[in-house]
Amino acid sequence: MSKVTLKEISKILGLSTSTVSKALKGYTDINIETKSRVRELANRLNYTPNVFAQSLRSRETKIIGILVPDLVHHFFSSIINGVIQEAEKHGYLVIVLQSHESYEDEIKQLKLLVDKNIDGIMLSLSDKTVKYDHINTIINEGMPVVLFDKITHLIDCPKVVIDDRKAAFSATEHLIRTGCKTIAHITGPLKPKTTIDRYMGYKTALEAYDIPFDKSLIYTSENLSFDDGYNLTAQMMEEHPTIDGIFAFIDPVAIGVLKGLKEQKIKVPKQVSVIGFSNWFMSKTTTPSLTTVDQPGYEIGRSAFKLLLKNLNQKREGKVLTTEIVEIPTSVVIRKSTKSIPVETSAPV
Amino acid sequence: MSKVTLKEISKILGLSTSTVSKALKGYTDINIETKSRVRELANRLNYTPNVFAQSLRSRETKIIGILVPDLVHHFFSSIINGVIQEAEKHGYLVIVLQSHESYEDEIKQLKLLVDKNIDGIMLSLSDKTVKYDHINTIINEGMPVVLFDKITHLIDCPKVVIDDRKAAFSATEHLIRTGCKTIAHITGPLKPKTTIDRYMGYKTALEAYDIPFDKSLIYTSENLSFDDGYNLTAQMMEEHPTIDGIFAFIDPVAIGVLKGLKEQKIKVPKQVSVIGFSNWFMSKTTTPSLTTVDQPGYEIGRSAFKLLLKNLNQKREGKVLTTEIVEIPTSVVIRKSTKSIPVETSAPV
DNA sequence: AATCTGACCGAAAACGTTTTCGGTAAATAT
DNA sequence: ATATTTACCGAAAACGTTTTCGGTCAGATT
Repeated sequence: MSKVTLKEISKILGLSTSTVSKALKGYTDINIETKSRVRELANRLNYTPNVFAQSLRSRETKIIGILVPDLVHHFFSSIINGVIQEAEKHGYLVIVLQSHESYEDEIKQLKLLVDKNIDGIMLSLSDKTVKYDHINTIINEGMPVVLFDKITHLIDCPKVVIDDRKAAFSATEHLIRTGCKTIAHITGPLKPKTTIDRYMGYKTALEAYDIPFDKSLIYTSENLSFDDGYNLTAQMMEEHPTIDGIFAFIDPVAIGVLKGLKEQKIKVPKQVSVIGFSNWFMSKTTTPSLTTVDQPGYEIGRSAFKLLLKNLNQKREGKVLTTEIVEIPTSVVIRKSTKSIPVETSAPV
Repeated sequence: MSKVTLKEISKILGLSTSTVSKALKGYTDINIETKSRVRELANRLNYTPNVFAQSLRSRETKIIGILVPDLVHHFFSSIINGVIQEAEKHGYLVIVLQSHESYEDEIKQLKLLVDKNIDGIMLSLSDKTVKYDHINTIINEGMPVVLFDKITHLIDCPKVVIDDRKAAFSATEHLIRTGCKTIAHITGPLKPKTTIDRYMGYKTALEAYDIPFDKSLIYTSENLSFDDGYNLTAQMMEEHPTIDGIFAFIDPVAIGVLKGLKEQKIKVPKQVSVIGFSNWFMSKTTTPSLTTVDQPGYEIGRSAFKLLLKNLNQKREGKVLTTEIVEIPTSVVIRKSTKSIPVETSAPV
């Protein structure tokens, strides 16, 4: 029922608690025989140290916190999966919290974590966050923090990112190299930096292949939703009947486009190619299946924890914390919504 | 930098730590004026109690653990979302762990949680778990445990379930009432009880409507995957060309079927109706969108935490723990992969 | 015989909080 | 004047662990 303590073991064995403690921790100034006596009994009584007492002394919990905008997303749950698995390898448990894309919630949840005296925090910023005092304060108070995915360079700490711009470049490039000439881009609300980066990647790809940029080919989805993509399709095709490629900044929008095109009897990819972004689970189940950019959430999570762990150790040894930035490579997952790679195009600049 | 303690406050104010502690907690035997002096200073110094010290005394962490087979699933992440949100309302944080459908992992992760001295555990069993000693032991040692979704009645504790049988009955019934006569069922590996229940629900629905049960109409998907559904479709339609309704035990399989039927140029729902189970996110994005059974993960999570909280309180007051079972209602989400409800059928028995 | 090593163990303090049990002084009641 | 209450505060123990700093005793050295 109630847990065994060092004191109880020591009483039974006629030793002091210090001796018992040291025996269990393998101190060299304990007779090898007493050591085994202690260990044997501890084992038999199923002794596990009281973590509160340990933490009270060591000021460590072996618990870290992760705060994401929204857990119920394939991307974020993949990241958390990576974090949990990597953390477990090193004896850490993970508390999961959500900001629901709210600045106030982000502050609140962060405070909860700090007050719990956990060892470190991993954080993906909410879209609404434009001030970073709450985070810089925490860092200045000595809490190791790692930022991932939704980051800002106004916070000085380790970060894990994907290069959205580069990835969007590749996506657009894929469209170009499979023969698309008039490529529309559906972008999102301008706030998350990722959205802008994807937009920029699209733009630079056009430039690289000497395709003139036409601002009227840029459409905006406010809700990142399936419906947005669906609704925009008619408008796009009416305003620009020559469109033969569409790059949506996020998969659900692309899938909406797929449905919209189907309704208009426009063949994909024969007449119009569609490429998405994020490789949501469902994107391989559509008809045609969706070519998209894979963001390796699991790898991001693992890397983020590794960075945190590094700083956890640095802190314990009183050393200066790292602030390195790790970039996780993305890849274009080629499926059936784009044409198969053709002969040759003019090489990029 | 380093956190303020009661001792420091007491020193500044020329009081004892006990007085400071009591002042902050609103004890009545402290002068109202000293109270406000203490509170004012504590506020100004940003005092937050050291949770380790508190836990060491109170034996409470205000942390609970949740162990699911796999976090990266819409259903489970929805549940966790519900748990986290409900927990937060009551000042609890949530550690998330995964068993990856492995019995050994389940044991291991459970031990991690118990050793961390958290206040309670919420658990969805792995498919491989057939012995329950590891859980019963924990319960007997006084840890409040709540089971949800994948449960067993061999463990005596509160549980949150959906009635898979009833839900599958409704799904099959929907097919029947929209005019289907030859209804196939794709079931899964027999282990998780849910699968069997859905099978039974299918069967009883047929009986209720006087449709003969034909064992050859039962197909099995081993991997719960999109591909399984896709691959089974050809076989089903060849062996039973008269099939006009298919009830798959889980959405991805149903979506695979949708794709398989499309390839065979079979019209959905005109020739064959398809219904899934679980209301995965993508099921509303398919063409046609998938009629399915909604399992309210969020509600399951909330209810499970409420049950746990009840027992947390019971335990604190030394009372006997509840072992009630809460059933969360499901509903059929009618979309485009089944026909619209027709005139009349013979009423169920 | 006196001194010096090791080898082995324990006392005690510390981590920060909470709560019981008095204790003192002032105010009230006898 | 004495006795009793009330209001307010503090000492101390307890939660369980870790670690420093000695301390003892046997055996080895001078």
